[in-house]
Amino acid sequence: MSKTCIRVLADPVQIKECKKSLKQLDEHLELATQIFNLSGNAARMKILFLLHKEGEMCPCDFSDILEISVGGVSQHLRKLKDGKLVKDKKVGQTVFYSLVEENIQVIKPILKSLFDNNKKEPVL
Amino acid sequence: MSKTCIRVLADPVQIKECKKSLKQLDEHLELATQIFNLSGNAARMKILFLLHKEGEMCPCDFSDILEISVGGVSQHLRKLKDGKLVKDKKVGQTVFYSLVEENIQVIKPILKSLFDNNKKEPVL
DNA sequence: AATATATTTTAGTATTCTCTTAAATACTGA
DNA sequence: TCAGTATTTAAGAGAATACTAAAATATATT
Repeated sequence: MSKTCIRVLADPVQIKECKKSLKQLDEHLELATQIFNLSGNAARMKILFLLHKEGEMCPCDFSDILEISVGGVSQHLRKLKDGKLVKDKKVGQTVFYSLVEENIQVIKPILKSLFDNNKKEPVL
Repeated sequence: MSKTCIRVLADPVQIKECKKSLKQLDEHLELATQIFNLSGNAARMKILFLLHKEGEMCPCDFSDILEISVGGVSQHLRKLKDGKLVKDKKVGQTVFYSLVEENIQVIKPILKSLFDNNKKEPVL
């Protein structure tokens, strides 16, 4: 950073107040950012949508549908799992992933609207 | 990609159905992903929150509050503007940024809840 | 016109992401 | 136990990110 850039007409009280707010909300902001960050990727967004639509799916299915390697899918799923947006359940040798409903509240409305939108247009 | 990995027990109809859904929703998915992607960054999330809280602010204010260089702030603001999440208004030599309400519906609830949360805890 | 202020743009760098391939792990069934 | 299937992990490459510092642009003030 080169120079302190307090604008001549800036309100120092406002600046200080804003800094305080951010500090106060730090954890909340970080969590929200993390969830958006996880959703802000084409492959992961599709995974989340498909899980909303289908209930549960396994890495191999995603690989077929999204047309990326199974390894790649697995890495996305791990991120989503680390972020607690999805959970997994092993059945035999296949692993079924599903949404953690409590933790996707923030993006649920979009998944829902996409889903409804999807149903509305039958596209022969 | 190494091999086609259709799971032995996979439902080919489901796979095909899912592919079709994704293709059908392509633009919508892309847009949602883009908005989440823009919001999924700490600096930009804070900018959006501050704009929600304060109405309008200029790059220099953000630079002070977020403690990143003015150039850096300007680049974030450009991204947000390209994504139509914010708009700007020049007054003299300072540029005021504000939210484009119609286009932040998706993240509005979180901004609101952060804001309320913020007010609720006076912190001494 | 000259200087100062606010912002944007550019160039460069370091880090993070996302993907692939290949190896490792785990379960199944002959 | 051995071969086959599903998944994860690791290594590596290329692209995208996010930052800084400095140059360029634009407006304001004297």
